[in-house]
Amino acid sequence: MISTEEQILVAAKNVFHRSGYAGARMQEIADEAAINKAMLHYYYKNKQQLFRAVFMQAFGKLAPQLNAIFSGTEGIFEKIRWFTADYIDFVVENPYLPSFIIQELNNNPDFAVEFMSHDGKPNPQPFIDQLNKEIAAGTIRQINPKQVLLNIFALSAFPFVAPVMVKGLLNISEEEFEALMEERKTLIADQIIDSIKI
Amino acid sequence: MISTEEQILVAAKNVFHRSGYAGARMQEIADEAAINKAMLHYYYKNKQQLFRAVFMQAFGKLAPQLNAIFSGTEGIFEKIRWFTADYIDFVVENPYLPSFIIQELNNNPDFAVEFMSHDGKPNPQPFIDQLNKEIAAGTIRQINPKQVLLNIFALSAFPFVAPVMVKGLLNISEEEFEALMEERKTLIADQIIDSIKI
DNA sequence: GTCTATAGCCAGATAGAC
DNA sequence: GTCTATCTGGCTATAGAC
Repeated sequence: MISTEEQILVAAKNVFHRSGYAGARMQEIADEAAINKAMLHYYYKNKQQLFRAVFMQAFGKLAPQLNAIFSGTEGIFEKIRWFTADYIDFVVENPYLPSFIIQELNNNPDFAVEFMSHDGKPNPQPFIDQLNKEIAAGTIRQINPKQVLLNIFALSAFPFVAPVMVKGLLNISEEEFEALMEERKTLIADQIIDSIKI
Repeated sequence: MISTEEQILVAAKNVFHRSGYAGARMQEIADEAAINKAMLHYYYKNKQQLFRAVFMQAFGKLAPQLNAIFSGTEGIFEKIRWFTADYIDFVVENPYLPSFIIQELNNNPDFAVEFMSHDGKPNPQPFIDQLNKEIAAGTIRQINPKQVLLNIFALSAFPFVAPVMVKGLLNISEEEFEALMEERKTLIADQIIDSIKI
């Protein structure tokens, strides 16, 4: 059996992920949780608090994925292969998550600031240091580490941030999209490694 | 002198781009246009119509950019260099545009369908055919053309779709971000070409 | 065409019974 | 803890004077 509080959080997650903060309706969340509106306010003071809980939970799931690439003792190439495959696996399971987080960060500047100073904020410095060390040692090409990092995120995340756009432009079905993502799990890493190896 | 109707469209563009459809307030648009709410309804029947005008104008500006890479008689490499540089120049001038379009496509499935069947819808087939021809001729590697296309979009668009996230994660200022984008105008093309050339 | 004033509705939030 | 009923405020939209 699942508690009412959890029911609400699950329902709120679904609705907020689908419609964003501004588009979400408390009634819709109540319906999805099969309770009434009053209960939402019993467990969470107001819409903002409920949203905060959902957002922080979403970000809390994503942060470890990001940190996996930033920290850790593996070699660069290994790390890249590991991250890209894991990240795609993860977002296939949580398809609304990337677009939700990015949308709300863009729309709520105040919220973004709070999020950026959060404890669990991923710190890319170790990964950048690692890249710089390899560059200095001459084991990889002289490419701006921040560009490499940005490329990794862009190639991994973009299809999940803009799924409707991607499916529409490439003129593909949901099934073809999934097959494409499966193929990307190795393809992306190959390309990034190709772009930095000597 | 600029007409009231245009004033409204400019103001609506700014507000919708900032806050999205659900988050935008008619009052805010009126304020930004330095008129009153009644005028909005005089020129555009309701919020949806006003939004449609803004969205179609936005998409109408982006579509030619996309078509530039799809059609045209240039060689593959030349086309890629040309597109990536042009696209980044374009979105630097229209920073809210990519995230706006993608957000609304994600949030309004009905709207997405209408947009996908629009006349001006970009058709990637010529570009895919071109890639397939080169692959058959053995002049580029055997890579799924749709993945190549997706990579081009991902690398070009992602930083502008998720600017807050990118600046936060890379821990960079607006100025550093702009410098990074300037560098990307050639860097992205190099990487994509590297990934397909023999 | 442009304004003020207001209608009408809908969403978030609360009161209070059980 | 859970519900029904209701309040309150804010937002879209309109009426009507000028």
